Amino acid sequence: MAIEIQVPCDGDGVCMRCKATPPAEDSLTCSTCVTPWHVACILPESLVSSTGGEWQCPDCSGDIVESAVPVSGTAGGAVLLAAVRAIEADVTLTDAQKAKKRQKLMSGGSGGGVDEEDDEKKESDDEKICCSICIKLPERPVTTPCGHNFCLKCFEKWVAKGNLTCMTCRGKIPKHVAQNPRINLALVSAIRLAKASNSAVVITSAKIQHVVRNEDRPDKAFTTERAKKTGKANACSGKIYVTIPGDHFGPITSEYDPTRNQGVLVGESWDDRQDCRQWGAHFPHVAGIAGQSGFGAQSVALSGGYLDDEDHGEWFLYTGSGGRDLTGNKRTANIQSFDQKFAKMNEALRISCKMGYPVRVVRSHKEKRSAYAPEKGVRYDGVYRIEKCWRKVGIQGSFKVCRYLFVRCDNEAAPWASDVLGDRPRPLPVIPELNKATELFVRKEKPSWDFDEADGRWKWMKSPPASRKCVAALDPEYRKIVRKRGKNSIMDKLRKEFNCQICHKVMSLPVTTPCAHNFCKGCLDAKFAGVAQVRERSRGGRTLRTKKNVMTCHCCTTDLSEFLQNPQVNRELMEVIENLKKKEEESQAVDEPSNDAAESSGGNTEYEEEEGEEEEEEEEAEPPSKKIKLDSNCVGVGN
DNA sequence: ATAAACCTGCAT
DNA sequence: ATGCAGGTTTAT
Repeated sequence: MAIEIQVPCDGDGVCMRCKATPPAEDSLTCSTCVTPWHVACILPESLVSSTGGEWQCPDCSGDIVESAVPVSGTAGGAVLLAAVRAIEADVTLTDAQKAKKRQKLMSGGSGGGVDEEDDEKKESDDEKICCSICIKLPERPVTTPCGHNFCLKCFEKWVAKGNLTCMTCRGKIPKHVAQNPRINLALVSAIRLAKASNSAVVITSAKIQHVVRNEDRPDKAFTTERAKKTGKANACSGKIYVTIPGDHFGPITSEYDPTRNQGVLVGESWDDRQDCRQWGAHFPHVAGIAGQSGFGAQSVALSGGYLDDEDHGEWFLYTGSGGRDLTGNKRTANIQSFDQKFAKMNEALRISCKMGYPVRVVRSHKEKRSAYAPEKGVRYDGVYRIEKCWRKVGIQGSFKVCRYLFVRCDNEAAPWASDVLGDRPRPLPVIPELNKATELFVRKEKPSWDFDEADGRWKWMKSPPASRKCVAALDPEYRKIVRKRGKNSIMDKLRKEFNCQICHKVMSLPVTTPCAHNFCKGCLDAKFAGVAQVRERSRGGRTLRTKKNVMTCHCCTTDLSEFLQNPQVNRELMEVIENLKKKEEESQAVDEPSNDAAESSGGNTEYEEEEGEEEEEEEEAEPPSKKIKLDSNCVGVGN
């Protein structure tokens, strides 16, 4: 079996056997495939086939049967074979790259397999991981102990043929691995990420809606050069101070207030709607309702826009939006000009009613007809729930308007109330106009935000809807929070999907165990450092048979002693992780040009464990076929 | 593209 | 005192 495969020079003229670059006089060019060879590295019997100045290389001469596969251009199958060998012999290529080049060659690509450096640059993330059997992204990936990844199906086919060596590196595949391959779940995530990575990253950065970065905005209302002429009238909003996303429901608590660490308290007031917006109580600059149809409404403003509104402080009747001509200013008379429907913002309010979400309420001094309105400016009055909604004909015309009954449900007392305590659940007021109402809607399900008798306070009884937006307040202060608890950040994905279960950091040099768990190589080495493969036992004076030490996987009961003799880094997985880290760093650099420079240098994979609260128990995906003891008390997980 | 419970200076 | 103009953001 010790036949030496003869190899030619590569595309740079370097002999692939001795790695020297032979001068022209020491090289021979094959008359058939025009490949140069290093004379000193050609076996004498191969040199003999030289006939009258015409020399054929070992691949083209003699007993090699011409391949039936036609290759683009003039060369025949021998060239193909030589090219394949050249690819195989190229130590600068990864296995994936080799496979890719092979594939390209076979499918009649650009010919000579060696001079395709340009290919590497083009190689994008989704091609980093590939099953070297089918040369595609692995479907249900399994990882061999030698650190190579295959489709489960391809792997099974491979071992079914009796192969017990790795298709890529010829490393040994232990019998139990061959019989019992495991899906590598981290790699599944990696593949999903790789598939989505380009677009996903674009989406994340595109979500930063502000043209001017928040930290560049002035503390007071920001004005463009042109808008400065008219001052605040034409001002766009200033810096956003709170770290809530635009669709945050409920009170703004201190954790969202990095500048003051107190949150937005009931009774806080601002000069105008722009200032109010800067503190997140009510984001829209103009509109009365903040919300998204199909999601819910987060806040409303009472500004006296609709004559139908009726304010009783702890409860009020609100009118939906639409149907009025708002051109010009508020002094312009504008009456209802068409029917309102439960659509857009009005539908958003109806969803908040249905779900029992808390809706923040701000009152403006412009609400002249209310005893509860502030004298000046805009004031945050706490959260209310919408208990019912309906439609009726508006009092100022013959058009229908949407109507909402808001009832206060805040843990802080209202600004006008002399109570110290916040609201208690109260009976709903009697609404005379309800007998003229159509399309009455009353919440049937349990409200998401409700009074907890045991606790004596209002709180989320169901988890609040997850935000679909990102936060405007992207200042450095905030980014630290995002980095720690962000739901969509690349880093979050890294931490969640590629966490080493031993050190709880993003894996470096990941190795995949035969049970398909992934750890840092260092962590695994350290865990079993000093644990000998075998243990000497002695009783009395005599030594007993040595006993094999069981080295159990950190995550399951699989014995890793055999694997640990030579654990191999899963390079493809590593590349995905490294790539994500790089992207994360890039996005940091874009957001924050200089600040982070020092921080990122020291390998920024330290992500302390969270404060436990979240769904941290990423269920460990135990290999199903491993005998799991089904204790009666470890069955029900249902969530 | 446009509506939306804004805001202010300026022209009349 | 009143009307207008126009910049502004978010959702659709």
